[in-house]
Amino acid sequence: MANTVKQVAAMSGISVRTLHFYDEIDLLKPAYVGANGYRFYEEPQLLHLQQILFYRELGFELKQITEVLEAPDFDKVAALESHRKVLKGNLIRTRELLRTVENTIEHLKGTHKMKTKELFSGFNPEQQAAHEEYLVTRFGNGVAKTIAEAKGKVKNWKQEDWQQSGDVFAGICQEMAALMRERAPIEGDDAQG
Amino acid sequence: MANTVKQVAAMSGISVRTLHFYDEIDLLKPAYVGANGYRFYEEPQLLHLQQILFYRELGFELKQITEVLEAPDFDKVAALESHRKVLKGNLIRTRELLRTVENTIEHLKGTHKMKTKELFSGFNPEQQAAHEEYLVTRFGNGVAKTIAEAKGKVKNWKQEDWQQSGDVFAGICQEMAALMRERAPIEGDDAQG
DNA sequence: AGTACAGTGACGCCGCGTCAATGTTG
DNA sequence: GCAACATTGACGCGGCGTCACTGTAC
Repeated sequence: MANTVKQVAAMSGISVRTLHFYDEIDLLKPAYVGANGYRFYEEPQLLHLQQILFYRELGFELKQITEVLEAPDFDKVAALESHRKVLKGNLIRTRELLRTVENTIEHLKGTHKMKTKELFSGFNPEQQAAHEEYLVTRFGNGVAKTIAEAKGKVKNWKQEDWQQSGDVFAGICQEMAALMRERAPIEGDDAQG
Repeated sequence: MANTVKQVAAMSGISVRTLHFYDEIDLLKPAYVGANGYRFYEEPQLLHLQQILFYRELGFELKQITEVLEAPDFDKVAALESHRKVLKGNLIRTRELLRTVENTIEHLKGTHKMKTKELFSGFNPEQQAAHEEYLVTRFGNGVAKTIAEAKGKVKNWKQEDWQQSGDVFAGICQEMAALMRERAPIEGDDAQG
């Protein structure tokens, strides 16, 4: 073990600069620092990094990730199981997007006319609720706040009267986070976690 | 028709600011501008916006999106079909990520030990090739250049000897773009484009 | 004694968010 | 005349990339 920055970078696919940066903002500290000032990472840090990358992919801001992962009673397995559900949600949404694409193709071919609204179908913000609940019940109001902030932006357009149309593109990266879906089990995947 | 900024924002889920910005950088121009300076968008612009949002979700930089959509012989249907394949690739990758998550859970439970490398499995950069080809053969070397630039970063670590391990997280947003996969037909989808 | 690695600044870019000040429509 | 809409600046931030310079390991 005792991986250097370059090794970790190679393993994980992030840059050395990013490791520096994550150290700087206290998101991922090395296991220890040598007398020469070199950073060294052990397996716990790699696991930590994996968590970070998952959350990052889901669109969380680094500050939020820090808070979540710093929470004292953070249960890694539980978090991963939450990830799993999110990923399943992604599967669903991607399928939906696929349908939108295919519909649009038909639309352009003239085969099947779409309402212009439907052009932006395939993204549903409501799905965020479940994962939020997980975070809040797990980490209390501290996290609830930051989530509320993030939600604030979304709420802006939610108040629009078009909400009855029920779907929208929405700032995509945030949407990735918004994907949080736990509800329906998905075509034979084990959903008893 | 003749939608105002606010209407388009509401429909598409992006902000008015973003519409201003997209106008400014010549990514999405209004159909026309009123004598009062107001922007007005018609259906072609909405379709254009949809294209933009697709590419954006795939992690393309706005500059690249501009180039692609500005190409004179741009075939929207072909592009959408490319999108479709990309989305199918996403399905695959997400499934792989799911496995990584599940393996990690087992790993933490002690049931099944992983190699540390495997912690970061589920992201495969090679898949970019196919969609790149599509873009290049479609738009020529101009695009090829910008793609080459983007690839440059990736190549750095690709030269590492760990490449045999075959997978890595890699800068995620870029990865989203890197998802480009066209090769194997995927569970019964028509892949004869 | 070269080169491949490590470090720390510091600046800059992208994609907007967020004021602020101002004009227009109904 | 007052909301609610539109406009154009201008600044700022997050998440790093990219120098530039320096130190260390082998």
